Amino acid sequence: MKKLHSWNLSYAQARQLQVRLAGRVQFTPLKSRPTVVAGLDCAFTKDGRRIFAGVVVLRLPDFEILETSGASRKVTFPYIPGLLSFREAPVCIAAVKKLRRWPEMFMVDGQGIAHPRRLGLAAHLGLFFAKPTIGCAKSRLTGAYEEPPLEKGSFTLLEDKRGVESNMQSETIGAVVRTRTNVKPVFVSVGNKCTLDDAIEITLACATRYRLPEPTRLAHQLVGKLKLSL
DNA sequence: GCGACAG
DNA sequence: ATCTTGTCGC
Repeated sequence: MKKLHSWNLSYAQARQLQVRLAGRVQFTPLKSRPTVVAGLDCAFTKDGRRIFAGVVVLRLPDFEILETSGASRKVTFPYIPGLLSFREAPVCIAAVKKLRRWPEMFMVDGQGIAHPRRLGLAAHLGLFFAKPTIGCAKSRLTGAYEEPPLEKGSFTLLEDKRGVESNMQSETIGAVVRTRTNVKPVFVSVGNKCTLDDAIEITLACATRYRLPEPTRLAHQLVGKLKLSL
């Protein structure tokens, strides 16, 4: 686990930091299909004053749960589109630090580089973890896309349009993946140390009968319970 | 100025 | 994110 910077920043400083850190995200292909994958998600108390993070470590391809951990804190940063990591990353890091076994890969509920400044929650965490990380969000933050076919396994690319009129170009920042037939797709993007193809492949390898892939689905389930027990 | 906007 | 159970449909 790396300690890259302080979390006590102004909104302007946070945005500047994102641009700087985005340049450190690596798109190196996975050497082999990971066997130990961790899912990460957060939840809040109804009054919105406390945040919880839950981590579930799974073994692929059977999805056996190897370990789980959680952490909680007082909320110190508001929800601002584009600055989500400054609200959720600290607790996520605390929860991951409690793991006895270090996962080969992380799947986070949020965007990877499919972000205005290319540093969504999953990419930010991926730099702290210094491990392959993928962002698997339930909705779009930025980027344009065509609706993917309705069959499970199909996907389209998420692109960021840039330029003016005649000089239109687009940059691929993620993929819109159908993890279940006839169900709303998920938004997949690189978090760190993997390619978009790797991210899509792992997401589909973790897709069962639900919309959310197992790591993220189980983490969401876990953090929901943690919230009630405290 | 207006609309969009992860969790 | 959160307030919330059963129910209709593929």
